[in-house]
Amino acid sequence: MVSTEFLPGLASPVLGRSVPMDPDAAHGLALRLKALADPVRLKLLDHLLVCPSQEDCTCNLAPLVQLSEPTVSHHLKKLQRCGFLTKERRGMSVYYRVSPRAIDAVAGALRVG
Amino acid sequence: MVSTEFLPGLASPVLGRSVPMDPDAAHGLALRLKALADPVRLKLLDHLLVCPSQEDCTCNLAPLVQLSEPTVSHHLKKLQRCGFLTKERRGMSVYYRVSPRAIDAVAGALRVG
DNA sequence: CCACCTCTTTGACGATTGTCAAGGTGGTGC
DNA sequence: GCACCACCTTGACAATCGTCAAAGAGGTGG
Repeated sequence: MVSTEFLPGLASPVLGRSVPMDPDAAHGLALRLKALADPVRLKLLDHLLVCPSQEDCTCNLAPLVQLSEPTVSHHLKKLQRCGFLTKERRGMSVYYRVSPRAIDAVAGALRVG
Repeated sequence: MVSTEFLPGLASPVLGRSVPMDPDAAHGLALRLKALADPVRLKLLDHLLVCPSQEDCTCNLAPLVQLSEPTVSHHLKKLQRCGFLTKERRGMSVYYRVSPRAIDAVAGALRVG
């Protein structure tokens, strides 16, 4: 893990754009793709996107993916650091919510057809 | 690595589609994302997309990313196994070429906005 | 205050990954 | 045949990753 800070925004589309991709763009896109490249994290994102309230807390997410809470917390943090999730504390619970634009930015960077 | 065979095709869009994503879809998409989630492999794909002939061989790609030929061969194999690259032997050289549709399929699976 | 609940951090562990050196395969040309 | 070139495979290594148990941090309610 490079840093605990959020990653900088994804600088416009990058793959196959006539000008060779610069190393920082490759590194940044790779970090984001790595954050998405895990079945558990995909399942968590998918659940948060399809569930009625569009948000959920760790104690509900852990049984959903059948993993311990610390492990789920770790996955959520990874997604959050890339801007794919936001979190909000309300009372005792912490509610996570997807940031669709951050995910679409990655999808857009891959679009090449 | 699960298998030396090609992965099956990506079964239509998967993320945030009102029906919860099934485990196989999550696993399959994660494998493809993992194959893309490396700066070297992104650089290789980008080069093959922007270079005039749209194809190149290992001996040209290795110096491009400043890695040994075996290492580049390993990366190319990983991309090939997910259908992102095709290879074709002509004479002594092996020419690699991008399959844009395979990459777009992943981009489409991520599109969620 | 204390008991309790939710969540995160830390430390450890095995599994996976990216890399290279060494050796093997396949094709070219003398 | 042999020498050579491009490429791939194998085996090893350090680094990273996913996981959990244990302990800490933050908030609720008696």
